[in-house]
Amino acid sequence: MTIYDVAKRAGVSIATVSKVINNTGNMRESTKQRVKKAMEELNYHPNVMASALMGKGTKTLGLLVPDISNPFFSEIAKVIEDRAHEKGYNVIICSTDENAEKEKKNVELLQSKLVDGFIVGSTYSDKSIVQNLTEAGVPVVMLTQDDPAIDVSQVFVDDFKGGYEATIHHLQNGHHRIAIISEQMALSSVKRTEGYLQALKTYGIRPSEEYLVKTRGTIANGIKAFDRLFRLPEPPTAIFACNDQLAIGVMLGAQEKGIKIPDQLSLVGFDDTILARATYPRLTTVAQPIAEMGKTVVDLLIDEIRLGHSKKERILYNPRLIIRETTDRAKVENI
Amino acid sequence: MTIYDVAKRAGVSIATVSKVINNTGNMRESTKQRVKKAMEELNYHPNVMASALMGKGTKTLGLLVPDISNPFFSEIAKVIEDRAHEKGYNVIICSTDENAEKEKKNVELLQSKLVDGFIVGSTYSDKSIVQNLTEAGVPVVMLTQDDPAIDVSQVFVDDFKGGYEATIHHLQNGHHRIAIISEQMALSSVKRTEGYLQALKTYGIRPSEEYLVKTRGTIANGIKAFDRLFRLPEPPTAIFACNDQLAIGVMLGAQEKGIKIPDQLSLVGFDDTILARATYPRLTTVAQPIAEMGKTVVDLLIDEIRLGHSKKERILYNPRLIIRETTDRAKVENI
DNA sequence: TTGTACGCGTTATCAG
DNA sequence: CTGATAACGCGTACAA
Repeated sequence: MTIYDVAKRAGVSIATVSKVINNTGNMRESTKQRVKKAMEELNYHPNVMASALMGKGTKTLGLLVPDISNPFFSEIAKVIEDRAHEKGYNVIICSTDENAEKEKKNVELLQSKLVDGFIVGSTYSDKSIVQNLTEAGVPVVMLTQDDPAIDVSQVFVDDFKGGYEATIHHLQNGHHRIAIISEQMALSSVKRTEGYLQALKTYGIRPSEEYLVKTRGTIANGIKAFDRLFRLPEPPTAIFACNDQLAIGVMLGAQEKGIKIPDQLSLVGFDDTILARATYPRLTTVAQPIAEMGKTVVDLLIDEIRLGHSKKERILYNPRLIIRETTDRAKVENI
Repeated sequence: MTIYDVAKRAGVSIATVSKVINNTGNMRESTKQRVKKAMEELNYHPNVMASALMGKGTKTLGLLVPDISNPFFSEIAKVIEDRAHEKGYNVIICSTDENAEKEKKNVELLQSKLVDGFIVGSTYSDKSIVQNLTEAGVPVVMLTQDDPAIDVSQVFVDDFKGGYEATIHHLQNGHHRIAIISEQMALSSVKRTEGYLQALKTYGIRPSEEYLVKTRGTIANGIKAFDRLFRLPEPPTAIFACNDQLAIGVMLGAQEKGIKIPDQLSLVGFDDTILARATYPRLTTVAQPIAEMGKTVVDLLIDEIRLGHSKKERILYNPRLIIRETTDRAKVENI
């Protein structure tokens, strides 16, 4: 099933077949039809790898995410795929976890010829991956990460603001003992933590080291974080979880301990994944505009691929606090 | 950063470099060290594509799923990745949607040189994709699909039994008007429907065409299906949704209409994704052993890659009905 | 140790 | 208008 087979069947040379495929050069209509017929009969499809070898694009985008089982990433992956398909591109997803170097080097090197560009949504502390890629001239757009030090297009929400508003919401409800559970590996989480700190400051509250727990952003870790927080002599009355999974973990942990949300504990999440609407009570959370972000990041990347150079746009979206049922005016007794 | 660069820097030929990389042939220890040093200095990594071109494996697995935003698939994708990593393999995920032919042909052809094997979890009606792959000698294992007509290893749950037990559960609770919402594209859904029908039969209940809705397995479609079912002159008192997403959709739809679950409507899902534990009330659902299935499918595929041929095992897992809070002994008035 | 033909399936360039 | 053939990129493998 190569052009040789087609050529043989059509009784022409491979050059002619190639021309038919690429619609280049002129030839007798009858020849063209003969070739086309042969292609159909043999169910021939051009080998993408060989084209890639010749420097042609593969019409494929690479998407790097830290954890595909996190609904935020699987939802945005879906949006990205849909948009890419609309524009005639395929996407392959690599869930890089946080195995740092090795995995990712592998992944990206492996891809660098196979995909026309990358959407990097992973949460590296190590930025060399992106840097290597751009130096090698591979189009890259970063998603979810705001790092001014890296010279590529970026699409992200204002994490600081999101963290700030989540915390202010708790404060306005009368809470003072507000804990934060953040993702240790994520740049976005440090921004969200800064927002949290800033909000505390405007209310004149000294942050407590004990109320700041860093972990990986899974449900299991959310449960653990909750347990740790509630073994404190003075447990928090409100928690800001830096993603919805963590928040679900808190809810599950609280449920087990018989602690009522929002009566005894207020909770805000981040992302507004399907999880936030499926829980009971429904989760108050900071929404990221997943649909727009996914669409934008694809458009940006494809532009860059076509243009041949990066526009280095940094597109900042506004997070939006969605108040549902896990937060309520507090009935705080002490102070 | 090719072997040529390394060779130049080390002052040897590329042949020597190649030998060092592959640990073949003999050479002076000092030469070997010189080459190794050069490789490190240049941060050289063998180009996987070139090796692939030469017929070497890429230590990469391809995973095809119909919809990555479905937690069942994103959760199993995660398990598959973890297991693959343990064994030194990477995995790239393609969410093929149901765009049938075009997309998938593209995807798989694109991969056929790039990955050492495939895990196919998609829900084709068109089995030619898998067939082509196996004919081309590419290792393939099917996940989630039981199709005796296809001659490859398969890992799946007993969908018939799952559907049967879900329905029996409803029947035992006194329900007679039981609807089913199935995924139109999924082979597994037809099995589950058969189980549903069989259960009805053992209770001597004639299935009603109106209670059988087929749709795509998303939350949005779950809501729609619910709406349709509840506009019926005689709405069902129980629903079996063929996946958790559909079930969530039903819950959301019911909530909107003010219909109480389980008081006014009993609900069983399928998959036991995180969704089932996060909702309120928590979802009664038929669990698939996601962790084992993911692990098994990877082991099977890697075996096949190493062996060079398929063992054509068909591994059947038992589904397990997990009774939570969306089903309750019915308070059915009529009949 | 080294030189170098070879492999993959195209595309592209010239002759004919 | 069509065909022969040289790239393309990067290793592998075998003869020298």
